[in-house]
Amino acid sequence: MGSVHIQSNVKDPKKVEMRRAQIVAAAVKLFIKKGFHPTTTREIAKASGLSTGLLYEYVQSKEDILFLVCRHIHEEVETRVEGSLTETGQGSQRLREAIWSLFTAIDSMPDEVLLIYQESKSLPKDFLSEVLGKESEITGIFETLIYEGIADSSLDVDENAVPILAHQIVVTGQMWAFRRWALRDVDFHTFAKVQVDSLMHACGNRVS
Amino acid sequence: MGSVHIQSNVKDPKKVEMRRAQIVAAAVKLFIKKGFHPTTTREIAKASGLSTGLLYEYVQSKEDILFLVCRHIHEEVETRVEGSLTETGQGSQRLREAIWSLFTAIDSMPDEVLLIYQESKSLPKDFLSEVLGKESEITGIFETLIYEGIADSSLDVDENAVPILAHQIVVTGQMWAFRRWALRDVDFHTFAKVQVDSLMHACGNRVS
Amino acid sequence: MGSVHIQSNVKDPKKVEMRRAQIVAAAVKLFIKKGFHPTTTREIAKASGLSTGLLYEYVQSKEDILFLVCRHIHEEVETRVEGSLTETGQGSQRLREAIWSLFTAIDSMPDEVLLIYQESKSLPKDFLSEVLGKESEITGIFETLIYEGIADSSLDVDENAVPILAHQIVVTGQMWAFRRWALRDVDFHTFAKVQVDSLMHACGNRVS
Amino acid sequence: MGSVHIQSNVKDPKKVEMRRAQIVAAAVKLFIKKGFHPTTTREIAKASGLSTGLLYEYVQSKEDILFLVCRHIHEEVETRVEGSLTETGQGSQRLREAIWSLFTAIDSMPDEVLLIYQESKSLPKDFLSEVLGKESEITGIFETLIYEGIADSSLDVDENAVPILAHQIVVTGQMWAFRRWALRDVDFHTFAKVQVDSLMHACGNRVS
DNA sequence: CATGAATGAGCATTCATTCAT
DNA sequence: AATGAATGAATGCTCATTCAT
Repeated sequence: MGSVHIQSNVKDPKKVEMRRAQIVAAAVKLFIKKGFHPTTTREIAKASGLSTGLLYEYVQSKEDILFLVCRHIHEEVETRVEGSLTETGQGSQRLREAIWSLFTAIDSMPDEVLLIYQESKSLPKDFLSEVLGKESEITGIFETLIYEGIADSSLDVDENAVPILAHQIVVTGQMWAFRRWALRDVDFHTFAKVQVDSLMHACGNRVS
Repeated sequence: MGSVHIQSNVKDPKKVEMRRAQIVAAAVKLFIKKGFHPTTTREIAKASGLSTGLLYEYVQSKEDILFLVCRHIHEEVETRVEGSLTETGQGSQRLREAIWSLFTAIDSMPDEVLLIYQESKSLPKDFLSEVLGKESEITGIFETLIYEGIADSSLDVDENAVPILAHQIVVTGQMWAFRRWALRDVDFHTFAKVQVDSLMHACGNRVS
Repeated sequence: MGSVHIQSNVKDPKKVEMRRAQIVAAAVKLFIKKGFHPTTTREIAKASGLSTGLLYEYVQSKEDILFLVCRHIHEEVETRVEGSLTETGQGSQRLREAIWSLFTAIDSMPDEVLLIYQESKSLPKDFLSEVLGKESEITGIFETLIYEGIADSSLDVDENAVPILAHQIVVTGQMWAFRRWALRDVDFHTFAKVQVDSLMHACGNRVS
Repeated sequence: MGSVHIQSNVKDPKKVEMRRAQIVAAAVKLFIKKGFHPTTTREIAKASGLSTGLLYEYVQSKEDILFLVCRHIHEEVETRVEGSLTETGQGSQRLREAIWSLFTAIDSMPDEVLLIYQESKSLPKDFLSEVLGKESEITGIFETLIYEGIADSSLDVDENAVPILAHQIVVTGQMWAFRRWALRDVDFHTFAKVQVDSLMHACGNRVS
């Protein structure tokens, strides 16, 4: 977890953070618009307000940038979901709220979610592992919540199905991003309601 | 639908079909392994057993190849699902069987399914539309089945939810392909059973 | 003179002549429109109504075609000028008529004349020599006429100036072809009259 | 006029000018020797002392180079002719001197003059217009001089004939370049004297 | 830290020519 | 004689990365 560190020639961590924020902001837009490979490092540098050379002071390769971008997106999603987690109440209710916050987060950044799906293949092995790790981490949040629901009897799921259901939750959210072209006529609230109910049902929540 | 035609300088349709089959077979492997952009046309030609020049007698550009590949994969999936469709029996039962055949098809070609997700962005507009159209077509099969189930009262779904559910079915199948890294410990049968039950349930099937 | 022979694999001279006529007709148009290098042999074959392979039965290379084209154009011009030559009358008058027929010929095929100027550089050495030889031959017609005019005292030119004047005549005619873009407002008759008078004057023709 | 600007990725205008001078110098030689199409950008880069990539920092395409070359040649000719223009004296005398300077200029760069004739066809439309515009500009110098000669009565030309004569002057000069193969035995001084006299005569100059 | 000119391997695509049928 | 599929070297151009300043 978090084992990958992107090297920078620049020593001042404040500066590194600031510059990388610029780089990521520019790269996200470009990768979304054109994809990773068709985007050139020159374009990223220009859109970041850096010179070509300076870009390489904060990053060692184009792949580094892709990794920073993926990490940034994941952190955004994770922060949002974790920020919505409540400590009290029934497991089923807390799960329902977490799913809603995941869906809401994805709805606010569908292109970014899609980006990770389409471009993470271009990451070097190490980076990919880390990105998938983060994906697992997010999925893990839901696994935990399901287990907690089982524990307090507000949910009823077969042990085997828990990981599958957790993934199902995450993928269902992502589906809103990568099927947007097909769901243009469906509004988010309808989609979310249908899916959350369905997912909760699948988790054995017979009440709410 | 099917409005896009890939031009070939070679007139004999038999030959075109045969050569393109070679090209697609080679390209699928390479695109899966390295991705579309990192794969060179030389590599495709070589792996197809064609010379660089000859490749371009059967195709006009690298994007053409990607389209041919996507179309081929989609046709494979569609053929399998449509081939499994039965004319008799309750709608719910027929839907269940169709979902199984979709899942089975995807299980036999997960890399190909993933490929479409990751690389269709690189298709020219026209081609992309056609690919998405095929995706809709496949989804449409399930929509139709759900409606038939509603008609014979073996299913019970709110009108609004039908398209969402159809997409949910397809995406759930695809999830088996693009979450394989996370579901390594789950065997296909378990996955399919859990998901099909869940999906059937979401379709209001209270019996089976 | 005429030392260059373009080989053909086909034996029947009638057929060779006929096919080459097709080839030349097609190539002239294409070379005029796109230039020699940008025109492909495939295009020439297609426009000639021959297959790619058959083209190479009547010609050994693309340069061969360019040579046939140049020769054809030159022959056209020469035939016209020689066809207008009269045997009787004063040298000055016969020169004047010959110039007119040259100008008229060029006016009817300006693109072809331009073609030779622009593309003969692409000819292999041997072919270029022959083409330039033909150009000299045409110029020679006018040299001869000037000499005859001097002989019968209808013209008066310094010996040194004769070759220069002959070239001047030919180039002045060609100028109508390759300065057409600038002489769009001048009509042919005006141009020809001004130039013929001027040239005759330069030849010491004080009368006509 | 001068509406075409060749873009460069390099910002420093000094550097651009210097590098382009290298590029033009190399390209002129190569285009003269082999023609535009047979010359490769690699050859130009190498002969310029630049890397392949760097060449494209100063130029956007091979056609750009051809344009730069044509413009450079035209500027050379124009500068020479304009530099020789005197403000005083009779129109006829000033015309005569201008013609001499044109002929002298062409005599010092016959290959370059030929190059424009043979290769300008390969220029994109915009560039071609500009090149022809410059050609008109040069011709215009002589038109003006003829008009001035008419005004001070040192020349006598019919109004209609003025543009034709101006073109005649320029083409006659160019003839020295593109008929060199035929005029090998004539020395420049003889050629120029004969032609200038003839041209002045055609301009109605009865004196000099 | 910062700049941006410089490098050169690499890529998609073309096309004159050949040759099996 | 005729066809047209096949070859593969060659070309214009790009772009991640480096490095002198």
